[in-house]
Amino acid sequence: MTPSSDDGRARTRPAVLDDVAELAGVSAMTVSRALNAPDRVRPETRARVMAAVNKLGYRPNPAARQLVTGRSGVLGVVSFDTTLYGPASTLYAIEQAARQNDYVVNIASLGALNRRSIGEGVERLRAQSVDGIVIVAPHESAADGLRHLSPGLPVVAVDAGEDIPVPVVMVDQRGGAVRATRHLLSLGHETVWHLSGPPNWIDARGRVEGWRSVLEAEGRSVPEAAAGDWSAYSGYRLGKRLADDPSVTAVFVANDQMTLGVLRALREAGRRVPEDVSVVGFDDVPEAAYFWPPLTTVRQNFGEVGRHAFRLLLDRIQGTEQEGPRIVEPELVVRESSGPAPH
Amino acid sequence: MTPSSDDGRARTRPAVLDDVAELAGVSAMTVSRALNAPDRVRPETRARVMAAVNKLGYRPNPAARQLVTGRSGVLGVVSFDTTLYGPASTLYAIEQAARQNDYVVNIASLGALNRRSIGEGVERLRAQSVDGIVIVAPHESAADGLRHLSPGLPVVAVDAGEDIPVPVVMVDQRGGAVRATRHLLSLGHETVWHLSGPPNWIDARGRVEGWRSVLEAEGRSVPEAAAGDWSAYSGYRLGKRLADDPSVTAVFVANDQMTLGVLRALREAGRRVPEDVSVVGFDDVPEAAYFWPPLTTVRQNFGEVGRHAFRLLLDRIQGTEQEGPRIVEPELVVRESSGPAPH
DNA sequence: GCTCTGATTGTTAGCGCTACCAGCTGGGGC
DNA sequence: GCCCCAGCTGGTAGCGCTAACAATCAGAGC
Repeated sequence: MTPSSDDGRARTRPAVLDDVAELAGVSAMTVSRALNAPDRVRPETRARVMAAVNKLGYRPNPAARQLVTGRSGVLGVVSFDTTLYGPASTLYAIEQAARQNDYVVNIASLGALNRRSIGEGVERLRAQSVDGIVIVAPHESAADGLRHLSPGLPVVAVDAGEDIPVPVVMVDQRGGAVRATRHLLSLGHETVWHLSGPPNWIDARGRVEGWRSVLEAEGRSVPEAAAGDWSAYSGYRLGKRLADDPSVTAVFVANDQMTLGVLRALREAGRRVPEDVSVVGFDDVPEAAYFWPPLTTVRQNFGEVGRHAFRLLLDRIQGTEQEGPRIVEPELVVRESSGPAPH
Repeated sequence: MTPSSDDGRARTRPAVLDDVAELAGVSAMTVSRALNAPDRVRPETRARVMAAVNKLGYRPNPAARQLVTGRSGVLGVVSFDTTLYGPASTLYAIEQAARQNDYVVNIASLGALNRRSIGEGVERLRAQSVDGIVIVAPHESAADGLRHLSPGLPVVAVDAGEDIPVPVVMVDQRGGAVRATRHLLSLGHETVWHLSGPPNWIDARGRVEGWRSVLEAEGRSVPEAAAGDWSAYSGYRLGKRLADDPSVTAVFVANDQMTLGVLRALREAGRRVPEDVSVVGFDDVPEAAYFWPPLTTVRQNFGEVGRHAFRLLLDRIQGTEQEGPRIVEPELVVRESSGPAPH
């Protein structure tokens, strides 16, 4: 090792362990220990090492460390469209939790959602040798994709349904939909229409099921549910159809964006909310309280989902056992878009 | 690591280069070349190597590669609150561009925004030896933070103002604000009120400047601009004050979320949009077209910003020269929330 | 005084890969 | 026929770090 003429302004190569060892007058191994297992080094020695570390601006080389330990300290998140509020919030929470546990997060967002793309996302992260992966893709293709995972890599999934070979964190979509639907029935509506998300999305399905189950249990007629694509545009398009049907007095919509479109369609048709039609959304995006009227909706706690997912993954990585899926309960937030049935 | 006898019975350690070399009957070096510089290996040899690679399911170990090449193939993105539409979209675009160039993206989202947090974000990524960093934090603290960057690591910034020691991609906030303000004046409004973003945000400042410059150039009175925090709630709160002032006929709001709050405040005060008051937002979030009324706003092309940022960073990493800041022009999207001045 | 123990530090040997240089082959030019 | 050159392949030497064991030393116990 040529000694680096370090702190002077001659900008040489970054310091390595041996440089620190030399400056501190100890062996490289002692430096390594001082950094990774401080209590196995005499305090004075440690102090000398630390001084040298600071003086040289030494940073451990993660590649070298990983090469020998086999761990990278990196988690991967495979997610569909992190532009959407839900995935973005989940990702954010995962990242925060990861940081607090000295992990960093590598992200693979998916343009399309199908078995291939999920596999590719996983492979891409795996090729970077992440220590584990969270899959945020509540889509039926995820189930397929997950079945073909190469083994040996800890993986957990968010909202991926139940017949999945990996641990999952789930929002109780069904329960949320049940609450929304019951709320509307309790206001005196004969029945509740539903605009769903894309049918191959797991969470969209759960909401349909919850909605339907309540209507059936109460012996109400079950209108046909039309499917949108989560966008405000699709809500607007489908909402126009509902607006033309005077028998519609209560609508449960699969997410808040679509609901925004529905509200506009109803307004354009001259139907007042909530006087003529009650509307309930899903998600509780931050803007929902400022819709017109302020939106009654079902709040998903994405932060909790993300934290659970991280914890579950950490358990898997560390071999700690975990017990079944973790369920996060959504919560009905009543605002002004729902009201008593007309007449 | 001892080979893990985990699940299946023949579960051995993952294949390494030597395994492939042995199976293909060549040296490790040739395998490495077949993978990294295919045209320096005879086609038949390459085919044999590839067959062995597939048979063994070999994946290069990135840590080992990085250790010797010094490159990691990982980019870092430091961003404030990736839950917001702008940062999320920018991040998404960066990630897409990175993927197409065989980079993966490591993310450090910031809870708070100050010099310390930005420095920490950068350090965290640097500790993972990313090859370069994009900073998405259009906040004055970023400027401070960037001045204290340890040198030697390629960094580019998004919307970070101009007195910054790193290359930047900027949206022409000023230009966007100018267009919005001119649009309102051209509809016959006497002057234009403004609700700004937080004053220590670079982009909020640019919008204020653009707005003010037009009013001054046209000799109009310049009302005081009140500052919000980007949230719909702050827009609502500030909007209530404006709604009480009958002389207000045109408002330019710093982003679409705040605008949503403003629209609600105006409606609650009985002021019609656009008949009594014209409103223009900023960003063009996907929902803006479904606000009530559909929002006239200034579209920022976040995708382009992200792609530019990636390209700029790649240039820096590869030592290619780059020429000054890259400017992305926002575009006025006229919908129905703006109209002729009353009377 | 001498052995034994535990605390502390050092030595050795790689982790899996690629840069660098050397060696080998066969065909063209003399 | 011999040399040279290009095209391909192989050997060697680390990159920076830590696991595993070895060595050292002071003090406790006899």
